[in-house]
Amino acid sequence: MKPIICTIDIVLLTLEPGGLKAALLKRDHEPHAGALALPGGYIHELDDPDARSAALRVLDNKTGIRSPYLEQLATFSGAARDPRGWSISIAYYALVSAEIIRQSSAAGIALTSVDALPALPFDHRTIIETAVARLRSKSQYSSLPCHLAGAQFTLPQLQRIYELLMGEPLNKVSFRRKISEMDILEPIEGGFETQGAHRPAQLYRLKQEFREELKLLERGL
Amino acid sequence: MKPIICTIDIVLLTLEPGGLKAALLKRDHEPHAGALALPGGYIHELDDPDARSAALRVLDNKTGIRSPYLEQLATFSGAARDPRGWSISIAYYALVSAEIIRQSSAAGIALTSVDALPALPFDHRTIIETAVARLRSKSQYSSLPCHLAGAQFTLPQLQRIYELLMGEPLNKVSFRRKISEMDILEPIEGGFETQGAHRPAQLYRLKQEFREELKLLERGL
DNA sequence: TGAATAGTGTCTGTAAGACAATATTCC
DNA sequence: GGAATATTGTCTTACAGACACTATTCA
Repeated sequence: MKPIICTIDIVLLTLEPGGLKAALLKRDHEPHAGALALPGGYIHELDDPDARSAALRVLDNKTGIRSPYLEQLATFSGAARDPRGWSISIAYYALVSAEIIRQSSAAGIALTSVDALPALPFDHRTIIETAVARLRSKSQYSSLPCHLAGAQFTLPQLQRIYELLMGEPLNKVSFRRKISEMDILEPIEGGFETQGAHRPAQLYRLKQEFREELKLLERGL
Repeated sequence: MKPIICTIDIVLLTLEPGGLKAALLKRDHEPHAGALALPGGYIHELDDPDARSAALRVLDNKTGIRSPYLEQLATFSGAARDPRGWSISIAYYALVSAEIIRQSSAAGIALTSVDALPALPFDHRTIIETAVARLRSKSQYSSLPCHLAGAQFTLPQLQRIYELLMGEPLNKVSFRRKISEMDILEPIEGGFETQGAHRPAQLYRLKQEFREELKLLERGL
């Protein structure tokens, strides 16, 4: 009997002025060669100690991105999703700042608005939609959105990110209270960002211990 | 090259007076034949349209349980977890009432307290701990615990379930306010349960539309 | 000085928790 | 009636959101 096809797919998300984007790449091989699709690939039994390592390898190979926030999303499987046969895709999602994408080595990254996805091969649309739903859901009560913000950022910038993900304006005082009680940020000494004729904003960075782990809030927002 | 081993494991959870229990079965085959382990099995490419169907088939075959609340947990993988080779286990968790377990056809179900797990083969301890953490986490802000409560139950019973999962006493008035605003229960006309010399409690059941889907709360508890 | 946004203090309304009163059963 | 638990009403407290005031920059 044909063995089950075991693959990894990565939903690489970033935030641009226009909104949330997913990275798509032109497929090199059949099936669907030439079509835009999620970065993905086979699990290499000899190189990959586990699926997470495979995900990091695939992401690095396809985009040159090395240490993103990366989390397992879900596993998509079945006889119907791939014409080659019964297949498993262990899907991960990665969050990076727009800056990281710009610096990435891959020339062919197509950043596509997640609200206007083109037709995609396999069940990649479902996978992206699942990732976006997960991100939006976790934005309600965790530090997850910080990973879209880059190495340093101001509180107003961070609030705009949360607002974009949650789809509603947030109260400034409440937002700052929450972020403050999460205790995930540290101010950058003497770091300020001026964006025009007004008071400059303090720059912050994620505390080391929250670069990989999330902080969850008891009560959301 | 040897193909990747593709399996399903089920964390079947139920609530007994002593606390939260996971169902373990004696393994029929090597490796670890005779040891207690999670119900699991290979994906059958010919019989199973997808992993969820495989999970339902495995659970039914091993325990006779047919339509539990079932949700994908995570996928565990790697070269090291199974002596036979590089393996994938797509893990699901199922929640059923103690009554369902009692009625199940399988004779050999060992209900083991999740707080005192024995040594287990593979990474089954990790899988169970992940499932329990997921259940406890989702108990904070969803209708998930209702699936441990059986076909009909009183509000005091449901509150005790939530309290057991969350590990803290809950305010009665708040709990009822929350459950009421979730709007997931319907009273059973004329259904009351008396448990002694006191006022009997109204019996409720989950509304049909929440038997498979969860209801999430904006603000937890 | 005025415009613009950052950051903070304070008030108010809402919602969660404490307390307690009432309801219903069995003995 | 008394004990026990269910159910509901109400008060208090804590927290989220509204509002507004101060801070700092550039033109």
